[in-house]
Amino acid sequence: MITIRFPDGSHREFPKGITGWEIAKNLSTSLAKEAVAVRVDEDLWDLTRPIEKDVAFEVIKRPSEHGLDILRHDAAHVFAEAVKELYPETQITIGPSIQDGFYYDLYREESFTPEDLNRIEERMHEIVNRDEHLTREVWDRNEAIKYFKDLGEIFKAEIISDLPEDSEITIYRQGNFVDLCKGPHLPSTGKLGHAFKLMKLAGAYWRGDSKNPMLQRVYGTAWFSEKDLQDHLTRLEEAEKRDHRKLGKEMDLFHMQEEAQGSVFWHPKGWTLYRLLQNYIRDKISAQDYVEVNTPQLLDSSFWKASGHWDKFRENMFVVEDVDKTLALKPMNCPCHVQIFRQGIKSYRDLPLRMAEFGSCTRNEPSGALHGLTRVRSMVQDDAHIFCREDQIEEETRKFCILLLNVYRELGFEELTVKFSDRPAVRAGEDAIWDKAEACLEAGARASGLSYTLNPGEGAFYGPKLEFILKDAIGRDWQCGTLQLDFVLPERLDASYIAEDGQKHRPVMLHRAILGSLERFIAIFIEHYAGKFPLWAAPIQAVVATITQEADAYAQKVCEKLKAAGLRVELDIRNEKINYKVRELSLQKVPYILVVGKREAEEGTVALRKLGGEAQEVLDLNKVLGKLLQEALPPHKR
RNA sequence: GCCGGAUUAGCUCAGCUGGUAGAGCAACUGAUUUGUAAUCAGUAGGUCGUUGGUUCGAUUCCGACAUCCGGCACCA
Repeated sequence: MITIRFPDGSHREFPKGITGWEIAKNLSTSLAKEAVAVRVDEDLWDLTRPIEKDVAFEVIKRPSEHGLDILRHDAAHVFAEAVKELYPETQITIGPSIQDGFYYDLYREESFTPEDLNRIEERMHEIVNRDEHLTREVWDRNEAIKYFKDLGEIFKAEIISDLPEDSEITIYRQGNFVDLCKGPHLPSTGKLGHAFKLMKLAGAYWRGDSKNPMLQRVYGTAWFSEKDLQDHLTRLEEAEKRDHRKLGKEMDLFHMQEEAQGSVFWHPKGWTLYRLLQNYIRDKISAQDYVEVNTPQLLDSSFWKASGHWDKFRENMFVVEDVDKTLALKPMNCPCHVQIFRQGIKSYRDLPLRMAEFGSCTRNEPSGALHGLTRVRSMVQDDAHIFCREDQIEEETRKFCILLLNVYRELGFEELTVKFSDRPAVRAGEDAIWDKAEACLEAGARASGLSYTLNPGEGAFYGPKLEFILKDAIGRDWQCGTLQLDFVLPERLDASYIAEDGQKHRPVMLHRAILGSLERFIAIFIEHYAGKFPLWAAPIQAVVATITQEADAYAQKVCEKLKAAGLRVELDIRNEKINYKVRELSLQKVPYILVVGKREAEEGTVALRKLGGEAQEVLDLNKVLGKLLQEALPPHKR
C-alpha cells in the first residue's frame, strides 16, 4: 500500500501501482470525468501512469489553466500526426501550447498552403474519431536519437541530443505516430474533442534564431467546448473591429502611403486627437515642474560617435550624406538633452532638472516590424530626462510612478502591471553602482505603492529599468511607460554639476516616458475605446443636424454658440433625412448629435442624442451648452 | 531582414480554366423638405501596384521589384 496526500491535507491508502484516474474515480465519478491529468508531487502526470510510492496528489481538472495546456498540447500532437500522414516528407520540430492554442513548427521543402491546412484539419478530426490511445514510454537516449534519425527527423534528433545528459527521454505513442514529449497527455485522442481550428500559417526560425533555417509554423486554437471556441473566435472578430488601422481610415484620422513607409499622414481629426493628448501631457508634466525643450533632428555623425549611438544603434539610424560631412537623424532625444544641460555651469541647487521634449525621432526599423501606428519609423515620444543626484533617484522614481499611474487612470486605463528589470550580463558600470541603482529604483517604486514583478537580467546595459504595462478594454497588454536609470551617458557626454563640496560631480539621468510614442499610444487609445472617445478627446464633439431647411438658420446659431464656448462642433444642413444623418454621424462615432427641426427652432431647444443611446432628450440650448462644457473638461481639470 | 499571403473605381469587394472589367456605398446632377442608424432617379469614375517575359492576345500564366497583411527575428 502507498499513502496519497491530498491538497486539503487529508490522506488515504491505495494499492501500489494505482493510476491517477483510478484514484479520481474512487473520490467521485464527477471528478474523474473532469480529470485531464494529475499532479504527483511537483510533476504533472498522465491519468494512466501507475503511482508506485507515497506522494502528494492533486487532480488537474478541465477548466484549469493546466487543463487547457494539456488539451492544447494534445491538439499539437494530433496535428503532427495528421501532417505526417498526409505529408510524410515533413519533418516535425516542436509544438507547444500557447495562449489560446498551440503551434507546431515544421520543415518541408514545399510551402504549405491554406488548402493544405483545411486537409490537415479534416484529418485531425478523423484522428480524434479514431480515439487512439496515448501511451507514455521511456526510451534510451541513443536509441531515441537513432530512431528519429532513421525516420529522417533531423530536428527531433537534435533536440534529444541537446537535452541534459541526466534527463529522462519520454516518448508518446498514438496509433502509428511517435513523438518526443515530456507530457502529460489525455488518455486518448478522442478526449481532445472537436473544438479546435487551424488559424494561420507563418514562418519561424529554428530555435528562434535568424541565422537558422526558416521553418513553417502553423497556429491553431483549441478549447474544451464548442462554445469556448466560438467565444474565442468572436473575441478575435471584436479585436478586428476596433483595429486602429481600420478605424483610422473609417473615422478619417490618418493615413499612410508607400512613399512614406512607416510614417503617418495625420488628417485634421487625427491631428486634433494627437494635439489633445500632447497638451494633456504638457499640462500634467508642467504641474510637476518639468521644463519643455526642443532639439535638432539632424546632427553630425561625430555627435553620435560621442554618444555611443554610432556603435550601438547605427543599424537603426538614417544616415544623411552631405558634401563634406555625414549626418544622421536623431533616433533619441537623450544626447541632445545632455547638450542643453551642459550649457553653462549647473549647481546642485538646479537638480533635479526635469527636461521634457516632444521630439520627433526617426529610426530605421526593419521593414517587417512596421505595423500601423504601433511601430513606425518616425515618431514622437512624451520623453523627458531627469538629471539628478544619486540621493534623489528614489524620490524622483516615486514621483514619476505616481504621475504615471494618475495619467493612465485619467485616460481610462485602470489595470497596470510593472516589471523591474535588473542588471544584464553585459553591462557598463561597476557592481557597486548597480547595487545602489537597483536599490533606489526599487525603493522608489515601492514608495509609490506599486507592486511589480522581477524581470531578471533584462535591464539596459546602462542601468536598471521599470516597465509599465497597461491592459486595454479587451484584455491585451501594452508596454507604454518606462523609467530607466542611466550612469553611462552623463559620463560619455561629460555632464556635470558643482556640488556643495565645490567639486564637479556626475548627475544621474533618468530616461522616462509615460505614453511611450504618441503614435503608438494613439493606436492603443483608439482600440481601447473602439473609436468612441471620451468627450474631451473626441476630434468632433458634436454635430448640429437639421431635419428641414426651415431650421438651418437656427442650427447655424446653435453651432456658432457652442463653438464660441470652445467646443468642437460641426454643422450638418445637408438635404438628407434625419435617419441618414444619424446613421452616418453615429458610424463616424460623433459623441453627440444635436438634432434641430422646426419645433426646436421655435422653442430655442435642441434634441440631444448621445452616441449609442436609443432615446434623445429635448433640452434648452443653454442647458445643453452647460452639460457639454462640463463633460468636455479634460480629466485633470474636473 | 526572413517565410507565407495579398494588391481591381475614393471605400468595401466580385471577376471560373487567358479574349483589355463589374456591384454596393461614396462623389456629382436632379427630384424630394424629411422627427432619430441608409428617400428615389440619373451621370461620371479604372494603363487591374510597378516592371520584364510567355502568347496572335495578359487583370488572369511566369519572373523581378514595391507596399500592405499574418508570423518570425528585431524593439538600443
